[in-house]
Amino acid sequence: MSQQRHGNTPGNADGGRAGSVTAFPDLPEATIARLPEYLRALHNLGEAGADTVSSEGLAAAAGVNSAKLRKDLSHLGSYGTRGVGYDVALLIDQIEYVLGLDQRRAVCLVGLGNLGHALAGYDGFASRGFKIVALFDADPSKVGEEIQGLIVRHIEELGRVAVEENIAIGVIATPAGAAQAVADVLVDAGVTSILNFAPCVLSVPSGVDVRKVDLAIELQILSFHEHRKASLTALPGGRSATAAGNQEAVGS
Amino acid sequence: MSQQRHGNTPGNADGGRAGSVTAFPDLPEATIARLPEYLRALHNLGEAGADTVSSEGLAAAAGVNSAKLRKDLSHLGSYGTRGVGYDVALLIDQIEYVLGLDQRRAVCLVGLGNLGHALAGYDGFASRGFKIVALFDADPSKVGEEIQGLIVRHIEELGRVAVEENIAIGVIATPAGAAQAVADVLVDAGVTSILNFAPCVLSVPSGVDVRKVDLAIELQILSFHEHRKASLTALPGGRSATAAGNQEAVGS
DNA sequence: AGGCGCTTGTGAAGGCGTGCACAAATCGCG
DNA sequence: CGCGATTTGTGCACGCCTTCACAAGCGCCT
Ligand SMILES: NC(=O)c1ccc[n+]([C@@H]2O[C@H](COP(=O)([O-])OP(=O)(O)OC[C@H]3O[C@@H](n4cnc5c(N)ncnc54)[C@H](O)[C@@H]3O)[C@@H](O)[C@H]2O)c1
Ligand SMILES: NC(=O)c1ccc[n+]([C@@H]2O[C@H](COP(=O)([O-])OP(=O)(O)OC[C@H]3O[C@@H](n4cnc5c(N)ncnc54)[C@H](O)[C@@H]3O)[C@@H](O)[C@H]2O)c1
Repeated sequence: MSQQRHGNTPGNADGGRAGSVTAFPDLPEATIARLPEYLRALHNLGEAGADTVSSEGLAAAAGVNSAKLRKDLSHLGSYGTRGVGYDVALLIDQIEYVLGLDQRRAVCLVGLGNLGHALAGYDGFASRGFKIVALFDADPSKVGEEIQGLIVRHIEELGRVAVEENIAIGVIATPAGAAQAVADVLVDAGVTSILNFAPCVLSVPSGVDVRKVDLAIELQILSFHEHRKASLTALPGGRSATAAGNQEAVGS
Repeated sequence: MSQQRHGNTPGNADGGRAGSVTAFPDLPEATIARLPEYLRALHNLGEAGADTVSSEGLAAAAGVNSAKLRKDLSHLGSYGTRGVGYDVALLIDQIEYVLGLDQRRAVCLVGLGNLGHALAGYDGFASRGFKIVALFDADPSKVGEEIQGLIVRHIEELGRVAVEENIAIGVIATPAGAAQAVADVLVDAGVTSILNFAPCVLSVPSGVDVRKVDLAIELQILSFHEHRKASLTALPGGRSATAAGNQEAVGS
């Protein structure tokens, strides 16, 4: 059983960083993960009427350290003006280009149960560069149902439709037991990026990227911190003055 | 990562005791994030009838490197037997204890729209140590609705109910514009852990942990890799080999 | 009892990411 | 036209995390 993890740094001794031949300077993975956050903050600022923004201001809006933000952006090139800041519109274009959002990507969703319905009805995709073009399920009673203007198709059609619609990203919202099988179907159909909501590890060939979202893991991490905090507050002193309310305000 | 860092240990040099009186050795953040994955894998193995498991086997099931797994577990203490492996049941108990899952934690959910309904109906919470004890919304037309045996209450009741039910974790599934206000209400009610699904940065006092789940960010990260992969296959040769060809930056 | 194979636990090395601190660059104004 | 205020871009040091490699420990078989 070789479960391949996405991304590079698989083993190590192998061919090494395959990503170095791209048209981009290799961006650190940590930077890539923050770019979408900067982009969202920039859109907010733009809608608020800002033409330019300083690294300090943008960092605050994105919830990061300003030095980190500057270093992240410097990896994309020099799009700031010293003494002034960054041009909001220009930076938006640049980040969208790097993230490949200038071309609206086609997404398919597999598994239209509880979660799948919510995702299908989510308007946050379209506004962020994605378009759900197909829905699939294995349950005959679900096939044919219309959701948000799309008809649920049987998963057997996935191979054909994926090619027709040029689907690059697949979202899995099936039970864990079916997730690997669905992933295999997606990979066979040529899908090279998968977002997995099922709580399980997927095994995919190298070259296919998998990202996982697991609610229970998030809650358990919070639980750990609760546990730790509880063991701390066992000390005297009790709660400090928190009844007053929030003190922090989002700057600018 | 989220904007809020919990890490204290301002100085460093914890030559042993340090000021923290907690019952735990300080676990690295990265380790904590992986423990839930190990736990899930262990439950699967246990249900499959395994009594013990080697680091190699568990690592494969959890999708990580075996050395990393051993180091992670070594932080909890020595619960393995050399030449044999780890006792599945014992390790489950141990991890659950560390994560604070032995006490079922009360969770409340705010915002019962599209996503909130799916979350409320999700049975993966109960099976992983959590119990949704209350639902809140601000929309009068939603208040009173029964979902999975719970009645949706008005958010103004949150303060009272949170204390009554001893709620430690709040989940925000409202639009981004309302998220900060909801977070403030949760904090005032004594909730010290928040899971935020709204695409925005939350500002909370120190001592409160926030974790964020943002679908669009996940998709955008995948999009970047798609973009990168596409620019690779655009090159002549096509093969994955990193033949000749040096990197070249996009002209600016 | 002793040897042998297997697995854990860990020391050490290297890579990655973060944040400080500051020089370089640009604008606005007198 | 030059000067000061401001902000970017980055060299550098430090700490965290990952990974390798191996000695120590354990059980089983002869
Ligand atoms: N509901 C939530 O809030 C939530 C939250 C976090 C994670 N999840 C995870 O998301 C997944 C889906 O959750 P859910 O609550 O929507 O479950 P669900 O049972 O309501 O829906 C699952 C859907 O997948 C379909 N399906 C099953 N096998 C399939 C296959 N082989 N091919 C195609 N479709 C198939 C089913 O017909 C059903 O429509 C689960 O893995 C769950 O653990 C759900
Ligand atoms: N639907 C999805 O699949 C999805 C996916 C990812 C992220 N999100 C995010 O999750 C959030 C909710 O998404 P949704 O699709 O469920 O939206 P929605 O509009 O369907 O539901 C929002 C709910 O929050 C309630 N609400 C609004 N203001 C409130 C307040 N101040 N206090 C309490 N309740 C309040 C509304 O009455 C409504 O019921 C959004 O921020 C969205 O961006 C949704």
